Amino acid sequence: MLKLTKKADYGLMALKYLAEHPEMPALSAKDIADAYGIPAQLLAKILQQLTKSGLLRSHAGMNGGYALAREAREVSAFEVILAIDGPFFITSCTKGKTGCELTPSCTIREPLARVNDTIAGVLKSISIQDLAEHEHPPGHAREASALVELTL
Amino acid sequence: MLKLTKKADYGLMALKYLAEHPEMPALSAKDIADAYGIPAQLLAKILQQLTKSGLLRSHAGMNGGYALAREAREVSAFEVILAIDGPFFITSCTKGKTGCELTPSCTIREPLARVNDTIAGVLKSISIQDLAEHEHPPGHAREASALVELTL
DNA sequence: GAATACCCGACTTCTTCGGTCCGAGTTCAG
DNA sequence: CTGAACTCGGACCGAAGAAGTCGGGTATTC
Repeated sequence: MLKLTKKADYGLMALKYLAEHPEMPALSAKDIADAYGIPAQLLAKILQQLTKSGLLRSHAGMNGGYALAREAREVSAFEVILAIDGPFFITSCTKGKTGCELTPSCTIREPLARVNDTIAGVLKSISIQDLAEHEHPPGHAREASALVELTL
Repeated sequence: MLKLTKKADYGLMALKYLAEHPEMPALSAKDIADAYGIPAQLLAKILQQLTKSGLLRSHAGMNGGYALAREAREVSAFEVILAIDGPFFITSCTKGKTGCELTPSCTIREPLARVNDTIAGVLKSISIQDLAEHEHPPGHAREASALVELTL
């Protein structure tokens, strides 16, 4: 449970890849898919979603492809996941238009909503660039540490 | 995405309900199911899992039912979710026995594993009792705040 | 021994994720 | 201008997992 979809995974990988190759004006879906061994067609769809969400810029035609619309530093993992999987909520019914159909039940929700916010905060604090700079052989932990507060 | 299953929801609700009624020596699955309007049979199965995991104690026969095996304060939301949905991981492949099958790809995983730990930490910091004490009309936020650190 | 309640595995249904296919529009090179 | 290379975007499908149901078995109390 509590896992993000492969699409989101792929999306993050793709953005990371783009961040690692800033010299390229554009990379095609196939390039990225091949680099990671993921189905090209699927990646294509994901990249399309990211484009529609404004995280990527696409360029059709030969030597076309995708490029980051913003600096890698300015794109958070949260945005990516949001663009691909839509708004996420820990709980099944969290304030959907219908609220919780279960009787006066959902007293659970309120505390969990805080947890939800916390997670969102963590994901917002992580940028694509952070993912790309994975070159820290376990030992000297990088200090981009983020402090997150949770108030029940 | 990133949502927990209804089973986990139900489990948390049930434990919360038990925590709110410490005077009762035992509550049947049906009692709890009726209180929240959730399918009794399903809840029963969930409670059984929780019993097997040692979070609840069951007692058969008339006036039997379930009771918390530990103090509500001593049971974390993390344990409940773990007991019901099994170990969760943000990423699809996080260190499964096979590791990540994708080429040398999973560079994403390492940073996300940290996120995973952070979330786990947050959930561990929340007890069933915290859920039961939901009586804080928005205004005077309770200060059971937990500080969680995330180091990329 | 009957009523109540837990125990537990099998089964059905339903949703959604992961993945594929294909047609259409766009851009660039020759 | 024509065609190759590429993106765009919707339709489609199979598999997996979640949600919920059913039925038989066992323990406990009255």
